[in-house]
Amino acid sequence: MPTLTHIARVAGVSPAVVSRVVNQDKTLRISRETLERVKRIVEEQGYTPNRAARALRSSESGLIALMLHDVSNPVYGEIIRGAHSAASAADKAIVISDPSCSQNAAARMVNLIGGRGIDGLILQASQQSSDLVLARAAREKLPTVLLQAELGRDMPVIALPDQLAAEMGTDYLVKKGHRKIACLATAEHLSFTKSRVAGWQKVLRAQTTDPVPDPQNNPLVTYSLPTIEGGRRAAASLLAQHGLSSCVQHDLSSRVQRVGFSAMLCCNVVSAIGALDEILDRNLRVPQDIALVAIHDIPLVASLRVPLTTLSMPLFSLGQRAVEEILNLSSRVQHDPADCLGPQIVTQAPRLIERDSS
Amino acid sequence: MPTLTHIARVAGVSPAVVSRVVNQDKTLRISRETLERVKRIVEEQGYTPNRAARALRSSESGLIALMLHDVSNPVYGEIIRGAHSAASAADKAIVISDPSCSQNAAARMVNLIGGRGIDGLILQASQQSSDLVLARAAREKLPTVLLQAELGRDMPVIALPDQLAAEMGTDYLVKKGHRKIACLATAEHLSFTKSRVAGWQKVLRAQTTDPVPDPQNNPLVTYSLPTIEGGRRAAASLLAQHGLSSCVQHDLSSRVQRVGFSAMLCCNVVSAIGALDEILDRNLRVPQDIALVAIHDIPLVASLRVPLTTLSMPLFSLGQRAVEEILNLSSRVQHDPADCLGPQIVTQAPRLIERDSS
DNA sequence: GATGAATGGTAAAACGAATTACCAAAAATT
DNA sequence: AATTTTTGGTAATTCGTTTTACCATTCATC
Repeated sequence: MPTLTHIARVAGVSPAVVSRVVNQDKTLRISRETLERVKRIVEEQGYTPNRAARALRSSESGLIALMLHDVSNPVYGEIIRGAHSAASAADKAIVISDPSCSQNAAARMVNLIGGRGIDGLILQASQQSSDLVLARAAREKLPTVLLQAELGRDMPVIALPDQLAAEMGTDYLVKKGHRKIACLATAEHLSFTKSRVAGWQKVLRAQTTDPVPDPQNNPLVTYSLPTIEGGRRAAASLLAQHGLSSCVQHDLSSRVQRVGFSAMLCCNVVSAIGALDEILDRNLRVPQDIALVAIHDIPLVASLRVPLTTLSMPLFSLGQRAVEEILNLSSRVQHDPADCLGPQIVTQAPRLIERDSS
Repeated sequence: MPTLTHIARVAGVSPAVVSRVVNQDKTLRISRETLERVKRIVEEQGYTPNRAARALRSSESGLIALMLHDVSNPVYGEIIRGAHSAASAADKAIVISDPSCSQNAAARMVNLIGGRGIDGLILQASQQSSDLVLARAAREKLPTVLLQAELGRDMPVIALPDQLAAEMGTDYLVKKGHRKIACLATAEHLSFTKSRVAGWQKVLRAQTTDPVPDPQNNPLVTYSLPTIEGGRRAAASLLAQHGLSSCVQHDLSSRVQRVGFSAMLCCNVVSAIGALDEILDRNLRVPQDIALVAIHDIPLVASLRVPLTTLSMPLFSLGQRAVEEILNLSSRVQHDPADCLGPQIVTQAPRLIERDSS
């Protein structure tokens, strides 16, 4: 376990020289031979600076925390990959945290922040306990980026082009001839849900002369968890509200008349899978009776009973950009308040992937 | 940003007292009133020990590295959850690394290890570059656990009951009346693939009097990547080798005669999805023409064209056990070589989840 | 009144690197 | 020859904890 001092002794120089050589200090004037000798010995001994000592001295840990709702969700998995990729490029590591698989995850994150164990925090905000984390981060002036979060907080937010995705999906369905389009949304209080519902509503308003009711009590919107079961229940609820009993006879004409909508925009691909299950299980046909478009793309959807048409979102970029923004904030000596307001939308547009469900 | 010294000054005691109070040093004799005062001030000021300083002094970072092939794979995601859960319980954090989304991930891990930035390493070994990482870990005597790895290395290995899962799956198919059962395996050189193939072979040998050829050149075994596309190609190859052209007429009797097997054990659920696609696209029926059983369970498989029968593996436990083993190794002052030999199999048995594909 | 033990702490040395300020000696300039 | 500048470095402080060894008092005991 060689240390700076050890290397210095072997090389016959002072520790300061070794440190400055390793850190490539440009202000260090040194003879070429000494430089080569130090470099060689560092190499020979396989010297690696001790991270704790370096962190203590420079107050930089080289770590960025990434706190997600569910790290095993393949949709969010892409965020991890993006973050990891950008972090690696900047010689940082990612430490993950997931409140869903450990009750004290939030408390531990507060400790990590308080002990300055991380250089930045990327947080997918949720109601539960993330307030404590955010409060501590603010207190410690820790560079923090919120993912797909509510606005109004005094922190940088990186979002996806949520409204655009919803608009593209709805617009696509309208162009396919659909006039009554339901919206299967995710958790109501989350900002990105609002954006997607807004996008759906905007397109509908432009296309139809019928008055579109508020999303608040619009019978064409349902909110559910982004799970298969949640999607299934939400679809069941929509179908029931629009005159379909749970057991439909296979009579096409009556069926089509009784369903109050002919297409559905699913705000999350996982709930879309549940919705598809529910619809097919009721002997309705996709896309003939009900067409489906889902936001987010995962390879698996091509193998479903009806391959889903999706809007692929730049999740990898989201993770990358979040890390880049953390690095950006860290390098700024004084945090410019102007940077902390309003979402920074990942500019890359969603990509429509057309499959059989529409 | 309060420090130990700062708290000590406010409380009118020496830093040593504060440190020993915070760390609950039992050998510290102190008056009740001083104890209360120190505790109160620590609380009031929201003091959290600086992690870097603590790490430097105690040479423990509180971090465990988890290096996986693909963090966004839902199968591996469960490993992350398990690891995170066990780590949180022991007040440790998980830092992830994924060579598949950053070329220099291995190099960065070597640095992390060399700088003693982590207290332990959990590695899903692969051929590529993980040797460098392992070499450095060994050199630094870093507690290391290999996940589902080749044996023979002088390191603790935690595996899954791979052979048992394959046996259960094959046995189940045999009991369903199948006699010719193909095996769709994953990367050939990996230890867990060998275990699964061995399990499959063992059951077949017990059930049939026909000589079962070596897996090396057994026409009933195919190796492929654990991806949808890999599974698709592997299935295509198996079908082709057994007399099926890529475009089969819908003639049941000839079809059944010409296919050399009536069931398939898929060693990975993701490749099973590809295999299912390929089989169905050739107008073969599942399970009537070919039955399918896959190892690993993810919720999505219930929504496929034919819901897959799977063997659910205790991946969460795998992650948990790996972390526990790291903690175990860390607490042992002298590494007992006896612990480092042979795999420690996660004892929890696979669970057969019967769906429509068999 | 001397001795020993308990009480309630403290002093100081690590841990390993980074950084600022400084300094000899040699070389160049005046 | 005297001064300045450059070359090639070094000394010493600091970061915030942990930990070992030690020490004044006070109290009880003989």
